[in-house]
Amino acid sequence: MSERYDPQVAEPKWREIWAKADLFRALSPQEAGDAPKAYVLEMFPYPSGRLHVGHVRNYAMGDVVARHKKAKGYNVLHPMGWDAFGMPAENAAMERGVHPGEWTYANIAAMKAQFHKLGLSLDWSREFATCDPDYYGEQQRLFLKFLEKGLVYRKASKVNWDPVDQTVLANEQVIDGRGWRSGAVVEQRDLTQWFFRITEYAQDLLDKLETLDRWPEKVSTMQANWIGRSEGLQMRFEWAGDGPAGFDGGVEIFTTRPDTLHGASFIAVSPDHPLTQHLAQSDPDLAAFRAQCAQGGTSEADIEKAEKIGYDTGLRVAHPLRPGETLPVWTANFVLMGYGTGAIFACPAHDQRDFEFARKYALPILPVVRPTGAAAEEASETDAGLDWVRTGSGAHMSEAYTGPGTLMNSGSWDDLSIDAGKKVAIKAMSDCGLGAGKVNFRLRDWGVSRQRYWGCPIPVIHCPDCGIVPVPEGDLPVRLPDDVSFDKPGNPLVHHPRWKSTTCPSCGHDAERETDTLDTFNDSSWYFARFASATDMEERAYWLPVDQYVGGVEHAVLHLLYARFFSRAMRDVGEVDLPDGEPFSGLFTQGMVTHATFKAADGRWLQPAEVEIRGAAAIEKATGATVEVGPVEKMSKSKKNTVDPDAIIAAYGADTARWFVLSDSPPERDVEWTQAGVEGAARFMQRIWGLFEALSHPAGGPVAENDAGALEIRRAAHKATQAVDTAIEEFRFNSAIAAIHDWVNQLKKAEQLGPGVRDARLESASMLARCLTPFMPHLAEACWAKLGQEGLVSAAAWPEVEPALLVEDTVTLPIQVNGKRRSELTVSKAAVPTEVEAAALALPELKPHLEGKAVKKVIVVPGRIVNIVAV
RNA sequence: GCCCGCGUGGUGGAAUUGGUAGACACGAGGGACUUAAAAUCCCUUUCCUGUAUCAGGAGUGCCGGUUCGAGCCCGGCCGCGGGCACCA
Repeated sequence: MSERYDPQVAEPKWREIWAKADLFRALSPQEAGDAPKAYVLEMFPYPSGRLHVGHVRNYAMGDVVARHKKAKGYNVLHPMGWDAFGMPAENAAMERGVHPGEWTYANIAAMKAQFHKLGLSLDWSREFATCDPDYYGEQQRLFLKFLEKGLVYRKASKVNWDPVDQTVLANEQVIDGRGWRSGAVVEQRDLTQWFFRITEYAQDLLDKLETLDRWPEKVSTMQANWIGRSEGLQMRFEWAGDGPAGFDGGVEIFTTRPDTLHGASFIAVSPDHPLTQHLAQSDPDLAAFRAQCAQGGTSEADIEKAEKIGYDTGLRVAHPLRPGETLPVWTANFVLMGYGTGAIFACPAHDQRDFEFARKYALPILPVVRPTGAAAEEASETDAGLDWVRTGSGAHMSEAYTGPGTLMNSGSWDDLSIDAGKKVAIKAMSDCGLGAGKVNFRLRDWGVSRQRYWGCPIPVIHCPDCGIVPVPEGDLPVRLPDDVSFDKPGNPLVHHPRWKSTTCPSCGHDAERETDTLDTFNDSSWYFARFASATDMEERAYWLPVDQYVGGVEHAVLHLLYARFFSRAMRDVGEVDLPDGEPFSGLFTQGMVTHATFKAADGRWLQPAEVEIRGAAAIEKATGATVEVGPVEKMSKSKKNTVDPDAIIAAYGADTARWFVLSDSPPERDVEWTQAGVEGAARFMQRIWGLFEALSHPAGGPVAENDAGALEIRRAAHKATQAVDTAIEEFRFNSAIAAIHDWVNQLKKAEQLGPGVRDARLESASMLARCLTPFMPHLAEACWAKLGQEGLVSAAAWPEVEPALLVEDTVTLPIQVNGKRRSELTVSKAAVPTEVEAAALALPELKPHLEGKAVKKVIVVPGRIVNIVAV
């Protein structure tokens, strides 16, 4: 009986050997010589304190790529660090009285120990945490360069204000419009804040998406939608009569549907529009309406879901196309100040939101687009849903019509297509001087101010005389004070007795530091450049862009867009040499690891480990109480539905954990974590070990050659190597693992073939060890050593595939009759279609299916299929 | 609400991208070995019908379409998930 493989003994041993050999340190450009570079990066983790299986999956994937690239001869950079600023550290400080920095660095130490156990091929020599003063000092320097370049400015914008706690809340801290701690109804409040001019790059950020051919299509689409380029008309509606003082020009609006101008029913301006603010000063009802609109959170979902309400200002504007007609001016909460001009004209017949609003407030609805295409064809004469087309009256509409069509009720524009109508409308408005065509983006400038302690201080000083003065470069970093208190709500930097007091670098008078810190998305927007090199611009240029970036889909828009902005801004201030501004040439977005959520009766979330499933019921282990099993969701700290990989590593080893998270689901898809299957992975590990054990004890006796058996073994090994190779390159790790399963099963069977195939088995096993390395690196080392091979398999080259062993000279084709498989036929690969057709028609199994029918057509797809069409 | 995905056996999933649906694995059932257990090995395992190592039919969330041929393409629904600018 062969000895079992013990990962608890073997894994630490191999990791120590790797560390001593300094195997995973990236070579300098000079050391690397002719070897091509590969920068493999996974999104660095937030140091929550514990790894969860989502991390294991993410980093195992990156490690497969990094180890594969290394075996293929690349000079690989595969670094790791910590996205260490953020709210959880402050929450811990408030809840447990521990300093955010202390908490964070303790978490980093704990997680790093867990990381080491995974056997990842990481270059730890470049490690940093974003809360290291060294790192954030550099970030402050970048901020000042951006400021100098005009990419940074201040303006008023809205925050979620908790009136009880007197503090700003993050969107996730607003639950159903109320503060998470106080339960008070959250108000929107204006605050002057810092912004990055990301919109400066809007067009380029959009255009370059097309060049990112190794990005998932869906991510590019999401980014394109987020940037939201739209072409439309910006125009002025002039007052009918006198307008309010200071607003002489009328109301400036933006629309993407200028073709529907004849159907304009009313003007709607944002509650935050200067006009609304002005009118509210003398109209208490309007002021009350504005206050009502300011209730609830600032998130887009909150705003969109809020009931649509409006207030008639009593003002009227002239219809630009219909002399004598006037339109009322309303304030409406569905019009956002941040988009376009903060004012629209509403055409209720062809916009659902406008439609609902018009119905609610009994405003006119005039259809101006006659449906064409599918919608019109489907509608019969008796279809009441389209009565409005015949009558031309909006009174008969049950919903807005937004499909294709031609104009109606539009005077001389009648019968124009929508596109032609848009052009004519823009021309008409520019001819009369009321407006012009305009490109508008949905993308807004990036608000980077946070009223929090645990973030990168914004390095400016407010001087009563000089205004805003940058902190001189020599004084960087502006360090966070250590002696802070979280007793009071709000920003501890404001409450600190001394920290903000300073002198103006320009005039020397008393001045105050900026107390806002930077959004933590800043930290993760350039860390990849810091990994490439902290100081050496040439080395940065060598490594960048990242060749393969791996992370969760949840970052598809914000993080990736901000990083793309940063690399452009850094390029434009001379901090990085990236001509096209793109930081990640290859991107893979892995699916999330999900898990059921558990909630106790008192509302506490419970970790899976605290819950025991008994049949259909779930019981809290500690109390025996019934637990509510919630929906399967993304693993998150807040819902506590995370799984600690340490237990699995302790019981089965890191290789088993790595194998398991990669084996079943395709990497891009979500995977629901279940304990089941880990044993299977562990068993498989022993099965592999058994193969190598068996080979290490050569059987005695005479050797009878078994050429046929040996050839089959060799073919399988070379085909499997090829399959694993392409599967890794295409991010189909689960397919690679399936190929390895097949391979191992075949090698296991080959043990029965006797000593005549020993050489073939040895070759196959040596290739297997190398193909296994990216997935189960510790086991692969042990297997490699068992074979008596030189050196470390982690440093070995990928096995060479002999092309001659991959080709088959025959192929088995399915034979269909009328699309149903009735037989199969094995033919030479070189067979010409006419021969194949004749052979197929002669098959006896086909007789019953062809009887009484005439063969109309025979489709022969060489190497694929034969389909006989018979009627 | 808006944007982006996903939906295949008891379970995770495979299917050279329009060409044999269910590879590979988990689980389950049966068997071998064993005093017994563990471990290991072998077999069966989409559903229905029948004359049951065989033959026929159905089948990839639902309804319809294109095609010689659809899990894959198109249209419409249903369900689930992610993102929505202060979670990271």
